[in-house]
Amino acid sequence: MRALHADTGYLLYRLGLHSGRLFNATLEEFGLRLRHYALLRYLATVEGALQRELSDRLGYDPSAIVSLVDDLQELGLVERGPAPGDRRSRIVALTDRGKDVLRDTDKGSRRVTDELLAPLTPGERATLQSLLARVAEADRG
Amino acid sequence: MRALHADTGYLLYRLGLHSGRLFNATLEEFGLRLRHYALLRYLATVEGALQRELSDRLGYDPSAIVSLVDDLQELGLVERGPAPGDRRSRIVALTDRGKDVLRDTDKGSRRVTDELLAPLTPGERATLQSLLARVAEADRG
DNA sequence: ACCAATCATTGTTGTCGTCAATAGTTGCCG
DNA sequence: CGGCAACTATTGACGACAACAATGATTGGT
Repeated sequence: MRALHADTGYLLYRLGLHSGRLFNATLEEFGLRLRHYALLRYLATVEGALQRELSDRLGYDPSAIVSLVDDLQELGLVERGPAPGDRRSRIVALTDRGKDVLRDTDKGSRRVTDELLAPLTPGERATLQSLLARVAEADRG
Repeated sequence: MRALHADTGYLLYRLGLHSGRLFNATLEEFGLRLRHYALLRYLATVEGALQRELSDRLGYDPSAIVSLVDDLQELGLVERGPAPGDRRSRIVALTDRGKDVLRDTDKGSRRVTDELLAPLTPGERATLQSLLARVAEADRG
């Protein structure tokens, strides 16, 4: 019989769960969950995005984006503005406060990653990062 | 600003989600979900386990184990038997049918993994597998 | 000027995770 | 030996979350 973790895909799933739990634990103190963090983080790379774009890039349902942005707006981390040239769309952008919080949560993020990758040497961590990045890049633009 | 996927822990989380979705899609034809598969797979490594043990090793709540085992028993893939020496416990074991189904789902599992790891060479896949296995081993006995 | 497509939004449904409560059983310790 | 704490499986409740359909406003094409 094959071992429990003989399969890389399954192993990824299990580690992803574990990693998600660790992230959520550190984000809790900011009143955020992982999906909020993912959204903030994406916004930091583009300086303003349509909600539709967020849905596509993050892989969340448009309705999920609505409630996530609602939450973040209520916390003052994000703003909805009009989209130039299309009154259907709204542009979501980080506020200054949002950028600050993102910096703080990034610290927590690094702490979690350090804890998770404790058994690996720095060189191995770099290898892992690079392999995972290539896998991730393959199935999302 | 850091890129979206600069952080290995976060990357693991995202890939884990993706991998989980692929798994669930292939398991659907067997009427199973990933949690059922995880349970079957663990049972294959031990030949009989207390439900409490399943809860500990898989990280699912005891109540979740109950309903998973209910489902699997209804499908005839698993049996509950008495635990020798402790009438509180039940021992869960794979049936022959369960072993067959597990072999079939393992094929699907390999297909998913191949698809997921398509961008990597065989050598890189082995490296990734080994690194992930070490990370996984660190935080579970 | 219509009609299909698009964007944000709401509501619904099923699943999941967590937690509390229960019944039966065990082991310990007085 | 008796009683009490701890443990096993189980049920039930509640909130969080994902996936899906439906709506209203707006756009672009023709």
